[in-house]
Amino acid sequence: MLSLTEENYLKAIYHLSDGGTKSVLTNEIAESIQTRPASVTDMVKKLAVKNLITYEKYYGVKVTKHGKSEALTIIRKHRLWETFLVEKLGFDWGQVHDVAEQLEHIQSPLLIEKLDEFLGYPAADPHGHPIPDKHGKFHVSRQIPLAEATKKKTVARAVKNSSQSFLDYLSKIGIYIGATVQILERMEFDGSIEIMIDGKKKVYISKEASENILVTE
Amino acid sequence: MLSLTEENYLKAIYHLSDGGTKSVLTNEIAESIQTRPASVTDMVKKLAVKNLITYEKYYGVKVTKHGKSEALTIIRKHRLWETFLVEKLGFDWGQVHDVAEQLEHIQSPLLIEKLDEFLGYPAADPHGHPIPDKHGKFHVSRQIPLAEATKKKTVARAVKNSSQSFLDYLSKIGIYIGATVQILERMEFDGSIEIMIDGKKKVYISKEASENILVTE
DNA sequence: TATAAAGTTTAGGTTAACCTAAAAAAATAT
DNA sequence: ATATTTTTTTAGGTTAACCTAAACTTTATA
Repeated sequence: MLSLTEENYLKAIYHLSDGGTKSVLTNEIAESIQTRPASVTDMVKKLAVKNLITYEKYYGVKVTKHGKSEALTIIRKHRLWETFLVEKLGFDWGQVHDVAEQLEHIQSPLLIEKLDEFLGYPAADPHGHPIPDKHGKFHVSRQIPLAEATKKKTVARAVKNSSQSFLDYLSKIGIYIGATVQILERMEFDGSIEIMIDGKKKVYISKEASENILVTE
Repeated sequence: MLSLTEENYLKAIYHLSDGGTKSVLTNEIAESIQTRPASVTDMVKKLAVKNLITYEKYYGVKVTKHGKSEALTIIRKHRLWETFLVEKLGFDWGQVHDVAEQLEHIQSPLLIEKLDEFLGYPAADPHGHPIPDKHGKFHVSRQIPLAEATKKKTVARAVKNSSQSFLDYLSKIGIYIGATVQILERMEFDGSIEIMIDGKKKVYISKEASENILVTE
């Protein structure tokens, strides 16, 4: 588990690297988190040992896959909390940042999932910044019926038909908003599909059902 | 401002002292926060310098007025967050403690006031522990029948008549334990009243019903 | 390409919060 | 009242995260 300080460094590095694309220099980090370059060097070594970044002396750091995923979790938490503060508690826009900066470090995966649900799975925070889902994915892509999806992993985002009976059916088979859904096989004769839910449960669903579940990549 | 650790010590001492009435020994503190007596001695000196407790070598500590007020703020935050987790996010009672333990250290007076408002100024958390108000006062105020309340906002606390039919009736019109209930108008001719529930729903209820709903201010 | 400037790292020090082991004080038992 | 046990404190050490100052690399300039 990461310390509060490690989380702050990682988040800063992730942002400075434009989402993990560029490498980031010591002085940039020092300035962005208001600390001294010597302190950055210390911390950067620690993060490299933990495999969150790669560090090449004098040439800066890059975030690893693992580091990116950790950074996205922190960003997700930050943006969900900002959304909560504005939408539920009636904070003004300008007041939320410092508080969200604290709240983003609360350690409880359950809390974040519940908060996400409570907020209705928002795609963006009050500033319009996209909120990564629990798998670290941004949802820029528009929603399509599961029936039209490829065999790549998708995430259930909404339902077309929101009748109680359909929702009951979905919860019975284990699909919920936010679940990972991957098509395994399509049946020629009736258009039904076999899917994998959250990487662990296989079920068959009818063509009709698959047309009423909206997913994003 | 207090560090996270100082807050935890202070809260533990406050609880062990039964709300500031008894003095507390080093070993009790050490056990309650799972640390070593030597560490407690260190911290206790620090807290004494900050005037949160008085410390007499070998004879334990007492919380000062200032310390009590700080402790109550932390307890207030803890209980408000627990209430939030259960009532709004649907946590089970047993799941909330560890998370609230983290959330209680978030520094933002505004956040706590807004949260309190959002929750409808609860007098007790889901365990029934009283929540101090922002001045550190507990509201022991006794329950009175809604029929006898003023036009100030009140909170439904209990029912006199707990027949199934009455409970069904209450849930049908939107009253539940913890709901904010405010009398808008009293009808002279039959004693029925118009009330506002949770600040958004207006309904009329009979005199008899209003005599069976117990509220606190 | 040598030299200066800018950026980075290393070396060594500080503070908060912990620890262990030994010393000291208080409480208890003989 | 003295000896033993329990409790508490002191002394000194560790770790994470910071710092300054000096040394070293890389980059820019003459």
